[in-house]
Amino acid sequence: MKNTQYLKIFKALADQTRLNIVSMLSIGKCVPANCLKNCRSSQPTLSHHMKILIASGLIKSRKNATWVYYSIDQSTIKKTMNFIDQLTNAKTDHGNQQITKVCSK
Amino acid sequence: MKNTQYLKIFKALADQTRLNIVSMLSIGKCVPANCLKNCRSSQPTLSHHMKILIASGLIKSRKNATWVYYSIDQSTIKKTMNFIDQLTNAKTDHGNQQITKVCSK
DNA sequence: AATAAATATTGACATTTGTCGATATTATGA
DNA sequence: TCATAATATCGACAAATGTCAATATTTATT
Repeated sequence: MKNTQYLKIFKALADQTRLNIVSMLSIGKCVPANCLKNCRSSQPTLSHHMKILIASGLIKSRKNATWVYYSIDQSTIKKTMNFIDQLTNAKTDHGNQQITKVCSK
Repeated sequence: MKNTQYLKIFKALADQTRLNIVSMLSIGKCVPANCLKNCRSSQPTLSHHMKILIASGLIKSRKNATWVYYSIDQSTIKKTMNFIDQLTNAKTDHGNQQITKVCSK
């Protein structure tokens, strides 16, 4: 997975409303009756957020009649975890080397 | 760790420049001589990004003389991974329950 | 075909965010 | 103490983003 895709994923998670949506999807609480009530967003806004989440690959959609069903894409979640994990592993490999100075012009 | 802190973390990672900085910190390539050259940002911009990364808890700073040394905070990385991991675990626990409909007003 | 329901798209707007130049602050060394 | 180097802060600005009302699209039902 390319670096730009991980950027999309983090951007997708960098919004309180979308974080709520993903969280609700993960525990199955975003059922039809209370989804909008929980999200406290208008229908167009919610649709917009779903589009971003799908473009990131974090969630999948399935259409049935006039309804769209969403679910978390586990493979993307795992890839994202591995990506973050590298930041930890790399550190231990380099000991003190990772310490860095920010220098001016 | 509170939900708002994870939002800060994802916001911190939702920028290409900051993602580069974290990546450089992880492999120890952000050494004094080439840090700014790699970042391709002005000194005030870099300082601004560092402030955001520190506020998120992803990196720590240590001051020595006029220099500031940065390093990745492994505990935050691990907590973030666990947070994301919950999104996977929760799904398997609920079977098909997590499937969700987005309903209009 | 006509209506109704769920979702998507468009256009507009306000807020947030990334960026830089100029300047301030902090700490070192002559 | 004065000059210098590293970093931080300020003010301004453009671009990106979240939001909604209005409208369009899609699909099922009568």
